[in-house]
Amino acid sequence: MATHETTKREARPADKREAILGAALELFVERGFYGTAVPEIAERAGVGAGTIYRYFESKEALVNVIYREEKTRFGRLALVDFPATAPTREQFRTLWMRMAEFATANPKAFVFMELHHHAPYLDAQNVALEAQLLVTFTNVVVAAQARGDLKQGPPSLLMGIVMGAFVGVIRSCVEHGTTPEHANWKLAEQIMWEAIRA
Amino acid sequence: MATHETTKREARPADKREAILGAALELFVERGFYGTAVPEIAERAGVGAGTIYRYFESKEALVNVIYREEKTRFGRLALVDFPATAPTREQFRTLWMRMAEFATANPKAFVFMELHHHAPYLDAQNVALEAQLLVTFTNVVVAAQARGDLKQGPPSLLMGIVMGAFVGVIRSCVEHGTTPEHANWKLAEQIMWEAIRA
Amino acid sequence: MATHETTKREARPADKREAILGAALELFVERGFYGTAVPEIAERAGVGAGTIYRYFESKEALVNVIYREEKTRFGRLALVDFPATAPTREQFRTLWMRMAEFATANPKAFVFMELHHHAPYLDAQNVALEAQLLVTFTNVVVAAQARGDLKQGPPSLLMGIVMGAFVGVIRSCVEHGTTPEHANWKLAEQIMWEAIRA
Amino acid sequence: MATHETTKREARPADKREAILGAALELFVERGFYGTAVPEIAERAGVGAGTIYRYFESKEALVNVIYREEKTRFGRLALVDFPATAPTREQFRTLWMRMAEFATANPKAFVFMELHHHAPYLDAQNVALEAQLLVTFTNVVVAAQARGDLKQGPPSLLMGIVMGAFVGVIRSCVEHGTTPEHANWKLAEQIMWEAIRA
DNA sequence: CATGAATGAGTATTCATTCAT
DNA sequence: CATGAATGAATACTCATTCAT
Repeated sequence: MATHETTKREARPADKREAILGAALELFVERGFYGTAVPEIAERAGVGAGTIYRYFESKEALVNVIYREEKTRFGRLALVDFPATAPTREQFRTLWMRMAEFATANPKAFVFMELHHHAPYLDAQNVALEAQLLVTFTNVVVAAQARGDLKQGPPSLLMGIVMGAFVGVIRSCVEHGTTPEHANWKLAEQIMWEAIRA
Repeated sequence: MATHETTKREARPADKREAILGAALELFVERGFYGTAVPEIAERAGVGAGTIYRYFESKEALVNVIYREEKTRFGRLALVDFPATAPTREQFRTLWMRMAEFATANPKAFVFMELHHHAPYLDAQNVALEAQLLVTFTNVVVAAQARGDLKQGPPSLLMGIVMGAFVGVIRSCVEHGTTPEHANWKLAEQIMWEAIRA
Repeated sequence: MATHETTKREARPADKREAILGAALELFVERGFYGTAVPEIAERAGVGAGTIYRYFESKEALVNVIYREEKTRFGRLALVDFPATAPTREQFRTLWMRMAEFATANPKAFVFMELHHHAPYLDAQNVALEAQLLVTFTNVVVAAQARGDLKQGPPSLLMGIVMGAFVGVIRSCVEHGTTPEHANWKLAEQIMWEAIRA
Repeated sequence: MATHETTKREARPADKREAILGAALELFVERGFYGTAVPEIAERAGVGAGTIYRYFESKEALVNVIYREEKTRFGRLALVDFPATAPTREQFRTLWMRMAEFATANPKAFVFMELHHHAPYLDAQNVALEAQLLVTFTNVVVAAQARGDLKQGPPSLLMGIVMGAFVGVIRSCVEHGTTPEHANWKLAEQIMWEAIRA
């Protein structure tokens, strides 16, 4: 790090923040929020314990930043250029496969979001973010029901079933220690489409 | 409590052990394992903090007893007199509605099991119990696939989808602050059957 | 402590609270509030660190309890049956010698009160207590001035001079490592009376 | 500071060392030694936190330098060209009013010295400096007593009373949020002379 | 020289567990 | 048996100090 060219991973300032976020994400998934000690996060991130407090106000602030960043990333990926006028079948496939793409690339981030969905330490901004995303998804479902493409019934029920099944796919892979494969995602998509189609 | 009436505040828990188990179950669901203090459990159970250690070796032992008892109760309810020779359609309905019955009657116990599925403090016996139940369910699926009644594909995938969807139903209710209704369970059952049928 | 008569110092519950208060008083005088670590207080009091929090909500609460109790004790001793109608000369002697009595018997308590007079962590109740005592003393001064017995000038100035001189007596003793003697208190009283008499 | 203008925010402190000393003096008075963080001093001084350690070995060294410099300044002002052969009345007036001058011009420095009189982190040199000044003052008192101009009694007692009263004047002003006025200093001087004169 | 990001030892406080009653 | 006061190890967080730039 003395020579002016050797840019190592550890040397760039932004990397410390990222290292902390990454280590915390992993540990929160493995042991939960209260089960993870801040010095553990520091150790896994390869920084001093005090350094965490240069980047985040508190342990709560840290978990909220992670949630916010991942949720935003997820929402953006799922909804950017959403084919609002396409047939329901295609809309469903698009959403499902985009979610699959995110979950496959960031399995821990996905599990993290699931686990912290309703944690008491989520701040108001994150609660609002969560609610907003839910509304967006629900609107898609309602519109599709109005077109007669989906089964009738409470939209929240349909949403719960589909999202639950999606999480179930990931879980079944995690329990087998494997990464979800594309083929499985496509099969699951087919299955769930037949579940909800009118 | 010194008076001869012996009418306690609590709905007559069979004994202190039950009171502790009930209080701990509730608190672990509300605040998580690490988020719950042992004296809190004692207070809600209406016993002294030290008393908990007469019935359970440690906080970890306590959470494992709860998991074991609830999982066993659930497995028994779901599988007793399982109609092994009935048509797959009926088998599925039976399993789903029995699970629904359990989850509706013991929502906290069900959520508790979901939350602690892969907790690092679950002991080996519980991990084995979990695995055994999984095998039992999987066998049912494999047999049904062999009969050509269910879609092909990894049994664990089908299982994950169905169990995930089931949890999703509960979640959608919890998020609306309602109890899952029978009608919704039946609708969901219909939906998921169409998902997995061949 | 098993026999029902051997009442030892450490055995009585109230003693722990007193031990903590005493140890904290000493340490706050020796090293200041921020310079004293809670475990140090615990060690000198002969209790576990956690025990302090069974008796006091926080380190701040502890310092406020000490201040409140000592100030109240001081105020009571100084003002009980105050000879409101006696000649000013006697009133002054009474106050001075009562204060001297308190300061001689509780030198650390007195120094403690001096040091924490305007500490930022004193709570509102203590600020009010302090103000009330000040008003009481000031009223005595004003009345004596009105009778023409004391020099004219701002009452707060007279009060400041007298109280400052009183503290100065204690300091001069503390610096010599001695306890203020009765003879010195009487001499100082005579000196300060001649200072303020009309 | 690279530009040729060199007009800084601060009232042109001779240099960074002075800025640090001034900021530290203020903060130590406001919040105490342990209550003041080194980076706070740096910020108020308008320098980097690390810079403080180029001028002072440690926080303790810093507080000792302040004490030493202020005490020396005070002693010099009070004692330079002291009228050793003048009448006691004039000697007292001279000392008192010089002290008043210092305290009025440097109220924070004066309060600082009072607060740190017996701080455990004062080094040996400062303890000696303090003792030396005390001896010097005491010699003046002893000589005056020998001339029969002051009351008999322990010199340290007389000194304590006078110095205590002096501090009391400042306190009474501080508590009223005012600066000590010249008239009050003269009145107080008169009062204290009558206190100690034979 | 000056800086401030980084550090880790140290702080107040909590909580699982014990044990005298 | 049941209790809850007492404990001290562990936690989140702060801050004096260092050192690469």
